[in-house]
Amino acid sequence: MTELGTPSRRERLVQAALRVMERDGLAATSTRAIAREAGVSSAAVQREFGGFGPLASDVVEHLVAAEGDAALWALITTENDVVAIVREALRSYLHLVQQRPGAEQTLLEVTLLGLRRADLDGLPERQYERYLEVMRELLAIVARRADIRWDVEADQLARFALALTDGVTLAWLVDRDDAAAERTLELAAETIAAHARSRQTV
Amino acid sequence: MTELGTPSRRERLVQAALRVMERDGLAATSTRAIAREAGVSSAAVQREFGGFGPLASDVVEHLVAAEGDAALWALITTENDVVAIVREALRSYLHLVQQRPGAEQTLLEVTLLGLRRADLDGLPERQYERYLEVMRELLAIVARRADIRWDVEADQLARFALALTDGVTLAWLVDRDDAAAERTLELAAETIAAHARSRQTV
DNA sequence: GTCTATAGACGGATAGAC
DNA sequence: GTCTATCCGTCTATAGAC
Repeated sequence: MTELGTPSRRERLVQAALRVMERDGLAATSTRAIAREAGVSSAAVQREFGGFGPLASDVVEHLVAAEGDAALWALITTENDVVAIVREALRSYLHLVQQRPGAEQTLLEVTLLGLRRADLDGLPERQYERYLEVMRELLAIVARRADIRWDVEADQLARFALALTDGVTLAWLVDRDDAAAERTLELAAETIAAHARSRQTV
Repeated sequence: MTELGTPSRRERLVQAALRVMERDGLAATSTRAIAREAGVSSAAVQREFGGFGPLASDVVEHLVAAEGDAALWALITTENDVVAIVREALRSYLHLVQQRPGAEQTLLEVTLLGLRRADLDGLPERQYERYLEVMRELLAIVARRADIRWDVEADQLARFALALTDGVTLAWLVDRDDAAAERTLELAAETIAAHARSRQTV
């Protein structure tokens, strides 16, 4: 989680970078723009991070961690029915996207850019592995709370759920159709919940 | 479909742009790079398209049309079982991604950039509407061939399928895990097929 | 350590010769 | 119409003053 107290200079630069990326997009985010946003010289950014790649890495780690936290917090619900829990988790993820569309779009932009640029190598892979980790954890929590087990491998269901959330995110970023996104996630929740089996049976 | 015969100068520039985007990514695709690839001066590109935006639009229209064609062709199968038809369609889409990863990544890059840049305004929306159109058409063809109807609205199922293919594409571009992508699409096929109902019953 | 200044490369776009 | 040459902006990165 984010520490309180006076943020370090490095943290302030990461926050500034994040604001620029959310607002203007990754393509328009230069070390100069970040320096302007943070109110320091571009040389200071160079000195602190040594290049754009390491800075972007830090921003992504920050965003992915925040997203994972948000997803886990979303599971604090009073529901006990499998489909209700999953539905609520997916809806609260959509809520996050709707509240910070720029952040979600930035994560997608970084993924795609990281696949092209050698100096961001490994970043998309780490990002994606972390997403899957969070998904597997979420599914495990749901299973525990609803006292069920999943009838497919956890990793497979996690990948399925991740593909759906990524796809819905992309669609919503394009058309901003709240109702359509909710309907898709409702279908997703029903599908995932259909793979729940009572824990006692075999 | 692509016309045969000597391609026009405009078509040759679009093809050159496509090659650069696939190979180097959208972020590294400049009008100068396209001009180099096509063997003309950068002024010629300016004259032909009047800027980067219109050129990118043409490239996307071309790619999306090709993708729609490929998806529809994929439905020429001997299968009659719903889940088998859907599985085969999804697999042949994955095959397309695997054969031309740069092209699929370019489409995603254009979508995200189009959401940020005013001179590409409307491009992601048109792109996405076309995807949905193709998906609805595919679902209708499956329903006709297997002699079934869908128990949810066609648009909703199309959005669900599109979210899944987008999500799987993104995942595969990152981890290149063929087996995992196939397993996810198998789950997707089963889910979609589960919404088939016999045409006679109500 | 922090700044200003600048090097060096690349980008979009245009002017003007042919 | 097509080219070369060029304007002017932006970028990353660094040199050197303080």
